[in-house]
Amino acid sequence: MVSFQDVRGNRSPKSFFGQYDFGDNGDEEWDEYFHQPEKKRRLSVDQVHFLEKSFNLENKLEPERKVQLAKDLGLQPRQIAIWFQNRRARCKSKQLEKDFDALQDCYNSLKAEYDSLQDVKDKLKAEVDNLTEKLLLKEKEMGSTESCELNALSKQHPQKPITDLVSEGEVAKISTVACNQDISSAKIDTFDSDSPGCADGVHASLLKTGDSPNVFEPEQSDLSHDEEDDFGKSLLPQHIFPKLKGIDYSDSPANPSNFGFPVEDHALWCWSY
DNA sequence: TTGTGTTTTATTGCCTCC
DNA sequence: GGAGGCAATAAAACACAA
Repeated sequence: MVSFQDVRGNRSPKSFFGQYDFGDNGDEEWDEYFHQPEKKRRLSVDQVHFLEKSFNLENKLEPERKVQLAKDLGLQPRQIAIWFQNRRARCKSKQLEKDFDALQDCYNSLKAEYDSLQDVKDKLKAEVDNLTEKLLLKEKEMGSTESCELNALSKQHPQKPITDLVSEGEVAKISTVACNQDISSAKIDTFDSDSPGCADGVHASLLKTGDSPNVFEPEQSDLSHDEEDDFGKSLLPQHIFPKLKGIDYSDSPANPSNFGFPVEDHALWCWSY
């Protein structure tokens, strides 16, 4: 156990209250000081040091220890108990502050990461829109027979993926009359990036058709597969890309534009204290 | 000197445990 | 039911700028 002698040396008990000046007739003032009714008295620096040492050893106070401390410091056991109680409260609030700071740091870094991903998402979306627009323009210019046939076919068999239709050789059977139909409305629906089927819909399928010199050939696309990868990487901050690659979308709605974060998750950024 | 904000000591009321 | 702990709060003591 800590002995108050260690802290105060061989000073007189009056030195507990070293911050007070008791003047020449110290004894009287000392007496008066101790018998002030209802007056709060601050503990001396030495007393506080001693109590701090004791608190650091054990922040709970058994009755025997309380009495011993009271004797050593010349205080009431009740004062010792109160001091420990208040000290525990201070300790707790400091700890709360620390925890708060740690959580805030965590929040800030997550927020930064989220913002960065949002930025990447916006850039990718802009690129998709841009490419879609180019595609539609070229399509209109060339009026490709194949694309018209595929378009007509997909309207006749909306339940079948176009790749299936192509592989079944049904394209040849289609009347070219269908080409006169308005293609733009179907295409716009098809390429609407907000629609759930955006990622695996006709756009991707058409890119696979391949052997005719039409606008869907990969060579004429602005993005080859490799380029797509590089494009994605170049947009992503270095520290984020490995994480992004590891994201499992299996549990999230088929909306890659959110990178696996449900939209409601932004509520995470709204913790209140 | 004084007004104001912060820290420290002490009280009160409620809760839990034995 | 009493002892002790805790949260909330009061109030004295203290620090400090204007």
